[in-house]
Amino acid sequence: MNLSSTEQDYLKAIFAITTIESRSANTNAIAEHLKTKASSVTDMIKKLAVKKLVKYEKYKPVHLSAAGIKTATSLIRSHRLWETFLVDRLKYDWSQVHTIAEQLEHVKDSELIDKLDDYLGNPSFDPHGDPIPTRNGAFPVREEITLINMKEGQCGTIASVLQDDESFLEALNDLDICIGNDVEFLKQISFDQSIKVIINNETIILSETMASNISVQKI
Amino acid sequence: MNLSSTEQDYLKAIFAITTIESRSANTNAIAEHLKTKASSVTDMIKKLAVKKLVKYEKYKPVHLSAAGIKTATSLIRSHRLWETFLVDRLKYDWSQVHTIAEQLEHVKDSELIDKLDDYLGNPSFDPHGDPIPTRNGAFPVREEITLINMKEGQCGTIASVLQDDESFLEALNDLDICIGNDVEFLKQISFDQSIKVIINNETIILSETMASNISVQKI
DNA sequence: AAATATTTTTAGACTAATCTAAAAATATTT
DNA sequence: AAATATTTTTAGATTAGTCTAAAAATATTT
Repeated sequence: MNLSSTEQDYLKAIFAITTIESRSANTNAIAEHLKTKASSVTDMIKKLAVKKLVKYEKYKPVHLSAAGIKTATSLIRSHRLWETFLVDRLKYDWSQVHTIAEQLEHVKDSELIDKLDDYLGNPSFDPHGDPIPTRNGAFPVREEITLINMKEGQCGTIASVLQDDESFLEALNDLDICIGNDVEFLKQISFDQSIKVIINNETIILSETMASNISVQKI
Repeated sequence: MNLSSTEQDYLKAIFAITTIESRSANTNAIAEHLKTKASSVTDMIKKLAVKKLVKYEKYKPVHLSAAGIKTATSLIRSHRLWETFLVDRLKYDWSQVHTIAEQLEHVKDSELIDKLDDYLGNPSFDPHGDPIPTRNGAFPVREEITLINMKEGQCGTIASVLQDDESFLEALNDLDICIGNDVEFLKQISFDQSIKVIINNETIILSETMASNISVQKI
């Protein structure tokens, strides 16, 4: 099916909200995710429903159809492979690559993404630590926990981030926090829910928001 | 300046017609080049004139301004670097890469193309043999002659093609003609203007159209 | 130089995606 | 369950790019 970049963006947004964030894909949630307005979302949802990419009943949250899930997954695959290329090969900083990959992921060619995958050595995780779907649409898994949910004394390594906002990624850079770093959870400070952790042998305090957006692979 | 992909395509078309093909950029010539209609061209030319990218007087052919030339050149640079990436790194056949590069060239990021250039080792010519403008906008040169214009007994190597049409590139593939092959011009057959040449130690006949679209580097 | 042909421009309409503002439906509070 | 608040949808407008058909300008032929 030939979809516009915009249609593809909507499918990705619905996938992110439902499958990744486990929320229901209301009109407003989608609008917020795509920084557009609710009325625009309603229009587009109708279009996608005609194309059988979403299941839609008026005033109800939307769901992706099997075809919709397939398309969204292959977009995520494309996005994450391009991010891997930009960081590993072109030496971009991982905080810069999201907006570029947003554009690259929409390039249409039947062979491109599989060739890129092979060229990069079929990586399982991207520079943000997120799983790259295989060409069959399967997401590689690993045992992860959100930093804020760790127990006192628990150890692990930074595995991925739950937000792609450039300011968030820069904050991590400023704190010298990278994918792969060792973490030990010390304790949560009840006053403001901030947490005390050891990362790279340095004891630091992270805000609740910060710690809610960092995913740790259990050891 | 923030230009849409469409605006960029018009600038490239005007550059190709004026500078590469040495013709004047009439409304119809541009329309034909972009497979659109004359009325659409007029509308767009007016837009580009307001943005000072072209010099335009009603009913006259358009010319690119200095800014227009700069933009067109950097698009050609982007296009040819992506083609090089697709062929050299992703192992595409050179006949397949044009339409993919058409999409990739529009990806917007201030550092991307220079990083790609460095990654590829700052190549001077793309897989079609065409010069890749440097980051300063200079076109690398070499001594070339169109195959049809060679003199009897003259020798050279296939340097580039003057058409990107997929069917043309496939025809070259079928004849086992590649960039870098040695050529010796034998004679032109006056009956139909076809030519007799030795390519890779094989004597073959090429149609006039064919030979008009192959560029040979003189030895 | 008048008649004809070609090219270019204008006028008005269409599509995809968006928006604002109002209306309708659903959800929450009292 | 009535009143209020929130969410969603509709209606109508806007913008970028395109198109067809007609009008205007330029070019060519006789």
